[in-house]
Amino acid sequence: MRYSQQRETVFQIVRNTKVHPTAEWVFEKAQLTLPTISRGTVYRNLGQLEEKGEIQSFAMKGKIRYDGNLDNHSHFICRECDLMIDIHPENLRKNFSRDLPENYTAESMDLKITGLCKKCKNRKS
Amino acid sequence: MRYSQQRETVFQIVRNTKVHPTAEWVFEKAQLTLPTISRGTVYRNLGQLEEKGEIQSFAMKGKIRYDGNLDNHSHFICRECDLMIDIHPENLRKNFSRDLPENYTAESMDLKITGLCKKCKNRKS
DNA sequence: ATTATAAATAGGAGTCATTCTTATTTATTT
DNA sequence: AAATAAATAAGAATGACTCCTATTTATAAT
Repeated sequence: MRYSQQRETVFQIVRNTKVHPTAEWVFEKAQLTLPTISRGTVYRNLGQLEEKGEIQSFAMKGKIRYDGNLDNHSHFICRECDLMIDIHPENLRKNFSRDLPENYTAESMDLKITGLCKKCKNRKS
Repeated sequence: MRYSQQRETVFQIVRNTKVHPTAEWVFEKAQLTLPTISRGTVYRNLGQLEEKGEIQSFAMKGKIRYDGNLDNHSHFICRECDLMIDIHPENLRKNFSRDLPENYTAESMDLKITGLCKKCKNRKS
């Protein structure tokens, strides 16, 4: 993979924010330093960076969110304003609500486990 | 809310499958009994049924998935074929992988907690 | 039972996030 | 400095979903 200023910019933007941004948010930030950058470039580079394992992504309310924090962690999401904050795994082992920051209320939770099912595992061997 | 054959059909389809279907899947099933049903009707009724609390939904890989099982439960998702199976909460309290069905491998997990953040909670009172 | 009504529908246009296409630019190699 | 292949900019295409409107239909009122 060849160096490009665009990819480096996109990477730094995702690495240096805690907002779990959408592609559009990254695009707008990138335009501040590279006024002619295009959406396609942002989308392509976000995809490539994820493939290389340098950033992570997940879906929320029909949009993809990116995350430059590669440590294993989960998220608290406010259902009104979409604020997301990181929850560190050691806290999850204890009571859920008790370990959210002061004054955050957990109303529902869903653990998403990803891996391989029996059929796909056998297909591999 | 007035009765309609379309809404009843959509509801029965979601209730009687374990595949965690997309709206398109429900639309195709519905067409088998109601050939002139439109996508808009399926989307609208899925939304209304969710609002009434008769079905649930969540996002996966940029698509909304519906679930007729209202019991609190989580999901195992195969990253290759998108197979989803229900994981019952009593099993989650124990070791994660040990309580997946025989031969399913958990590679990563993300707990999504939804609720209210401090700011939105204060805005309410 | 007929009529009046408002809710629900079918069909299709519109929207928005994302992907794809192509001519051009640019990092790297020769 | 020229050759190359990767990356880009710009915008068209796609696909999931939402919105619009004329028509149909479940239910209420007569």
